[in-house]
Amino acid sequence: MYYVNDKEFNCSISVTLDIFNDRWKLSIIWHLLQDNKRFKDLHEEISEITQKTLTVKLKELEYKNIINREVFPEVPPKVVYSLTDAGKRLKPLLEDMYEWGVKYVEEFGTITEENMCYSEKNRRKNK
Amino acid sequence: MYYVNDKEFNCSISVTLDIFNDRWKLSIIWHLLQDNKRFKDLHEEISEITQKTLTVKLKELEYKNIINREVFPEVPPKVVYSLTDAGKRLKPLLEDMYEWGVKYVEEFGTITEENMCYSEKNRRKNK
DNA sequence: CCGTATCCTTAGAGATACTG
DNA sequence: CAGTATCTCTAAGGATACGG
Repeated sequence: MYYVNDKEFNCSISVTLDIFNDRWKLSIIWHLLQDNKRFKDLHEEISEITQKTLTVKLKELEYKNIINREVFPEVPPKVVYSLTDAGKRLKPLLEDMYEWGVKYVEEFGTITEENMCYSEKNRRKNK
Repeated sequence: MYYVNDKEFNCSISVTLDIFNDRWKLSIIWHLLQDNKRFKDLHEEISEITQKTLTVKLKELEYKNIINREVFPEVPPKVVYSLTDAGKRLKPLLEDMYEWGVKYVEEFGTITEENMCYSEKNRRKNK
């Protein structure tokens, strides 16, 4: 049995699945892997998320030691989010997710080049 | 832009995240990676899931071409679920999740050997 | 054994307005 | 800029009973 933050798990993978069982957290990590980001930047890049939900998810990730939150005492305020070591260790996992998605679309989807996100275009160029 | 099952995505990873953004699907895949399973077996092994939710999630996975459903015309009925090629390609991803969980628990959790799930005990032995 | 059919509860998430 | 504070709503999931 594993105990993490007062929760019980009987398998290591359950720990991971429990942390990332919502719609947003892995998406946030994906963007932070690219670079440290301000709240505003994340909000723009993950455009479908609301400000409130982003706030909640960032707090959860901070509480679980996956991201750092650094406040700069300026006016207007500046807050920068970055990955902890545990967060950085998610990189291979997310790259697997990316690669799996590429193959899945090849097999079951269709592609048009327009409106592709920035990082996606870069990835396709580097192939 | 990618189109899969009438949905739009601007990045390959969004496709993956969208499919697995619930609490159960990856857990089901994890168990099917070990072996093909009957409905009853999955229900026992993923003990916290309700019968209804398991039914729904299996249907979704079948619709998305990630698992196969094979019905044996017997009485009582027998239905066996297995992974498609797309499903099997999730193996490295899930093993990354497992490994990430191991490290995460080492860093932030505590462990007791009791009540560990079967596959977990095997994995620890083979180390 | 392998599901459906209902009914119900709740957390996640949206919309909008407001503050240090 | 980076959040709170409410208020509302929906859909995922739970509980239970029934059916081929």
